[in-house]
Amino acid sequence: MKKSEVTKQRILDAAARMFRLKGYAGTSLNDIAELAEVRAASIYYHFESKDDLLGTVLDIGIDRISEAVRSAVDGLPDSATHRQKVCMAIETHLATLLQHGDYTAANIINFGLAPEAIRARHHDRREVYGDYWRVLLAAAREAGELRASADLSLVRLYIIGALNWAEEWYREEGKTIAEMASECCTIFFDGIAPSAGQKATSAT
Amino acid sequence: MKKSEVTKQRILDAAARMFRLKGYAGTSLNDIAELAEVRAASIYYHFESKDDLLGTVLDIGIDRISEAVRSAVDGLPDSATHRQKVCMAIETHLATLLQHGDYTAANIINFGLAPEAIRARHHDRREVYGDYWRVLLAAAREAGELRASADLSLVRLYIIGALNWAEEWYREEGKTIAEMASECCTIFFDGIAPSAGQKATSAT
Amino acid sequence: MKKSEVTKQRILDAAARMFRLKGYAGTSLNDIAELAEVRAASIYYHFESKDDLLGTVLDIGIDRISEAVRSAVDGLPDSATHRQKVCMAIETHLATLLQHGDYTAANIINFGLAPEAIRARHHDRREVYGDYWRVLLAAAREAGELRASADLSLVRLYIIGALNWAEEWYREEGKTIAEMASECCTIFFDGIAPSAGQKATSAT
Amino acid sequence: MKKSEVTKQRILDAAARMFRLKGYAGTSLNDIAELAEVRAASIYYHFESKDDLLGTVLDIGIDRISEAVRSAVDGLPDSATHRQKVCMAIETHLATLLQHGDYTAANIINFGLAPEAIRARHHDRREVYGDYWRVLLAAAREAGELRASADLSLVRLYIIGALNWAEEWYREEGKTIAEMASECCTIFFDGIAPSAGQKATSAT
DNA sequence: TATGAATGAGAGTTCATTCAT
DNA sequence: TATGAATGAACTCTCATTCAT
Repeated sequence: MKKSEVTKQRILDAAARMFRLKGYAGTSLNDIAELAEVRAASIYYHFESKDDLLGTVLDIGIDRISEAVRSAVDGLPDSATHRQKVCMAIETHLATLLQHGDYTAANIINFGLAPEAIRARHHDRREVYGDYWRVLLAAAREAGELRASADLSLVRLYIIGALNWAEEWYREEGKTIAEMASECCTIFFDGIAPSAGQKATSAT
Repeated sequence: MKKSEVTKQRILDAAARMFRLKGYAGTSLNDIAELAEVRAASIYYHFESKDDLLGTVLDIGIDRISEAVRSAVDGLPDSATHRQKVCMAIETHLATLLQHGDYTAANIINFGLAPEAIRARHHDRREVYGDYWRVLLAAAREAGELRASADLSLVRLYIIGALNWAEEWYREEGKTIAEMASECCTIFFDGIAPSAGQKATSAT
Repeated sequence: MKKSEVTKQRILDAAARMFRLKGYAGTSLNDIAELAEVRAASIYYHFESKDDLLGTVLDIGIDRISEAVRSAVDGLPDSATHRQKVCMAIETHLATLLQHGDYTAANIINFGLAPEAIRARHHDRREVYGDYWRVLLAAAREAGELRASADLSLVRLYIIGALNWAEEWYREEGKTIAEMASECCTIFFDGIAPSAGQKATSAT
Repeated sequence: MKKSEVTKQRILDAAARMFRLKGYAGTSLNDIAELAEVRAASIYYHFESKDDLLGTVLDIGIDRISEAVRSAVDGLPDSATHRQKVCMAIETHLATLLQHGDYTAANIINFGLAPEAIRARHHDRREVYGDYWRVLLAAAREAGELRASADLSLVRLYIIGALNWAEEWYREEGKTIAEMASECCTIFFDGIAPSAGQKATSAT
């Protein structure tokens, strides 16, 4: 029973990686089997179908990032500001996506093109993660740490979009993930326009 | 000769739409042929291969958004500020992507998973569009309209990411594209933190 | 009308060469069209079908070798022996096949695998050439220049086979065609066993 | 494991027969599948490609005739003359080709037109069989059983050609293979010219 | 006289899936 | 628990052929 679990895990890991690298439609069960060092037929002992595999990978992808973000934010001291919380969420989302994040990356890449049945099955989990961000941002606004006029839905979607896109361009040689996350926070919270102080200075 | 061009265009349009909806690997030539109202074999009279079709769609996708953004920005009066220029670029990018934007959307969705040969062929065009944004932002900073400390590469990538992600969530029922673009500008330029004035007020 | 003939000839030449190089089934009309510098559709102005092309090439192949052999033998002086005639036939058959012999070579290579309809249409011409050899050999025997016990049918088939196989192995670097033909005559007429004289000598 | 081998053999036999009858390019995998009583897709469980199938058939074709000839010659008593050995080789080559010789016949028919990759892969095996004949003839000459002046390369090629061509014309109704082989030996060793004795006689 | 445009049929090949073992 | 063997369906692509021009 233990052995079975190990094999299943290997197949799942292989699937996540291949789905990330070549996309769902572009990945064959043989690709996965090869990487997992089993025969393609064996996959059917552990999973019902290729769709099922995708569904499972997508679920894990969201669960993983969701839990990571949640526990990172929860780990902050009570004295943390809401901005600190949001920034921690940003950093953790980014880190989870870019480091050993086959499941999460596979999720982001493949959700949009997944077969309808899989999307439906997976939809709720996605909502839950979205809700977590909604609450996070709403609390920040309530505490006066966010501009009252901000459309929180758009804020959330733009932040998530900015972060998810990193999967497309991130290369390890440049800035660290922490630096990129920090810069992201500054941009989203303070904007890229010169600050009042700066403006004054440069105007002088 | 005119007839041929019309058919070729129909095939290309169909390919762009299908690649957007189902992804490159998930789209069969029959899907495209059906939508274009030709037989699958006829596609080969106009294109060398499915790969060739993808390459052409990707190229057009970038060309289209690139030209749209460029001419929109160029259309601004000389008196326009750099912020207005960037905001115009944001709005046009978003509008091109979300309205009749099969080519552009197909580009965004499929570039990451495209066969290596096609990516290579397409790479330069992408760079050119990226360069346009680089120049746009650099000019803004030089004019003192952007915080000197901002990492322009990251700013660019976060903005583009935020916009491209809209393809995933945009539904026509909500805010207009112009409103979404305007909000995006405000967020990126002024940030979501309460402004000095607001802060003072709420602090009082 | 002259121009048409020229084009038709170009197509035919191209067909003969391609059928020789890649075989009938392995040659596409496009291969032929390309070599003939026309479009594939144009072939149908001059020929009814690919089969028709093959039939024509096969016919010409036999006609060409048949006429060449015939006129070479006829060109011999009246004083020529039958052995000289057969040898001339051998040399001419070999030369026709190996030099600019696309039609003849195409014939040899493709007759065996040609569609039944084409074989039937072509069959008689082949027989005529075979008959020429039959007569040639029969006359030789009648004149006492061939062993009476020889099975002329087998002799003919073995000679033709030996010569036709040259298409498979002949390379220009080695012996000349004339030398190869001469050796062939010696082998078939005198055999490879040591002659009486030689034998005697070596026995001594 | 046994079952697989049986199926593979059936596919191979079917391929050899079809390649012999219709040539490589003229044979479809469906033709082979039908004859082998499997589905076309199943062929790919046992072989990598149609090319692979051809390569295997060609290899077997040479191996089969090579082994047959070798063991037939080796089976002769020590007292056998070289002429007897060569004649045994001739008879065995002919018999292998004409009786149940799908593999060997397929080899002869298709080698010349096979895809370059397959020819390259197969080339060495062919050489080995050619070498066997080279040695056989060289030994005969050394022993004084062959005219010293004979070009052994040409002798070999003419003999092989004469025999291989039999595939094109042989019909079961005529002479037996043994008779045909015997006649072939006589022709090649003693020639078709009247012998000295005969000549004298007939001249009288 | 020749071809641009299109296509039906069929090619080789891949792939998700099944099932007996 | 895993796989060898097989296959139906579908895929990309090629090809001989047609027909209006």
